[in-house]
Amino acid sequence: MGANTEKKPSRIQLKNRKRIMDAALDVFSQHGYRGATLDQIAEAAGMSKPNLIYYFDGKEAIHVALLNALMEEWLDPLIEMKAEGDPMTEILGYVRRKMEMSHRYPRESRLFAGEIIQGAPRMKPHLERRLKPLFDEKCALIESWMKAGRIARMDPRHLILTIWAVTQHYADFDAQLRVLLPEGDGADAHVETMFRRLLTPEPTKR
Amino acid sequence: MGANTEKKPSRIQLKNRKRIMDAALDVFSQHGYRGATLDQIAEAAGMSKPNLIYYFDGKEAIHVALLNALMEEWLDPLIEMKAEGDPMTEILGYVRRKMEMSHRYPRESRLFAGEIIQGAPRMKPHLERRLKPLFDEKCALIESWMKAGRIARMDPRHLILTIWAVTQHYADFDAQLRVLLPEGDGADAHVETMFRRLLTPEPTKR
DNA sequence: CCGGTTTTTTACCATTTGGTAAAGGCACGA
DNA sequence: TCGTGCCTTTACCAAATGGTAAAAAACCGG
Repeated sequence: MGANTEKKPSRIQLKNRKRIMDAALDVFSQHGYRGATLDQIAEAAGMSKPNLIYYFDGKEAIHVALLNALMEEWLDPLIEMKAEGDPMTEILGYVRRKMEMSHRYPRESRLFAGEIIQGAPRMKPHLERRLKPLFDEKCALIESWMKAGRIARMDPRHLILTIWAVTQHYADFDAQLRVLLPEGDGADAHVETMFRRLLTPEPTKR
Repeated sequence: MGANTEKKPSRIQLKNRKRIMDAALDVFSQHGYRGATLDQIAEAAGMSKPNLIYYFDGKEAIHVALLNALMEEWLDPLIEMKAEGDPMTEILGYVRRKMEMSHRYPRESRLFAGEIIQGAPRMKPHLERRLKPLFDEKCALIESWMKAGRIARMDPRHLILTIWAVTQHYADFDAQLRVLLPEGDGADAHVETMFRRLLTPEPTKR
């Protein structure tokens, strides 16, 4: 019997599934879905290939499991941006959390990037069902802040996209960064300053 | 004899190599290096697999040829940013050219992104030899503009990286965009406005 | 239209790949 | 101690993959 039927997963199952997913994250994030092989994943996980198949129904199932886990984690920082707080603080806080995530989970970031670049074949449903509603909700929130004059006016959708663009870039293009900025960086400070300037309302003319 | 010895390439050679590279661009940009297969490329190019090998020495040779061609094209917009012009105009012109490129050559953009995400295994030399010097040169130029007070002060390296981040994002994350912005966009206008605000020097306090 | 050269096709091949079958191991309660 | 249910390994397999050999076809200047 497979391991994916809905029974209580044993301790060892949990442990091994985690081990597999961690190994798979390495391999998929580095080579993409098609470029990754079960043998690579098996070796990275320190177990035999048929053993992988014992825990997951196949290559695609592993990938899907990764994407599912990823999406939940990925939305968190945006969910945390709350209407109650000070707009500038909330948005900059979101930016900071997103940057932190890029640093802490570069593999996840690359996995996501790879999937989207390839046209999101396995993730489009997630995007539509989970990301889109959240995106719309937070756009509305930002818009209300703008209408209240508490931050500079702009298209909130493109504001969020720009935040994603910058934070993704610093995670995914690490190889390029290491060539261009051998010293390390100052990226976080730059990004925060940039968005602060961008969001500061211009003083009303008089 | 292979086709890569340095003789005059015949008309038909030029034509077929172009055909192959175009097909390979499709496939590599969608599946990454490892995920792409010669059969796919051959079919996309409308010729047999051994015929590919007749024109290129193998899978890797095709990929390398693509990356070489890409890098030249890719640097153009940045090269065009000249010291003689008005700083704001020059930088915004660069941003516009880069955005235009993202729209016109999405496959190239994705190919590049994929290669960098995978650690730039085949492109690091290019980055070091061609991109890095140009990057440093243009950073110095921007810095001189900033020191002259003609645009706002910031780390020029991160300014350029931010421009890349945003322009790449709009090309590479198209699948996500189509979910979140079903209407199309306003991306170009937003990006221009954003960088204009960012670069406008604050009025000197008095 | 001929002879040599370039290009294309056909027939293969060794390796890799995702996946299966089935036999062992292993823990653990009765 | 023995079974019983979970886990792991060994031995495979068919298809796909990158690539080759060599014959056949197309091209082209004379």
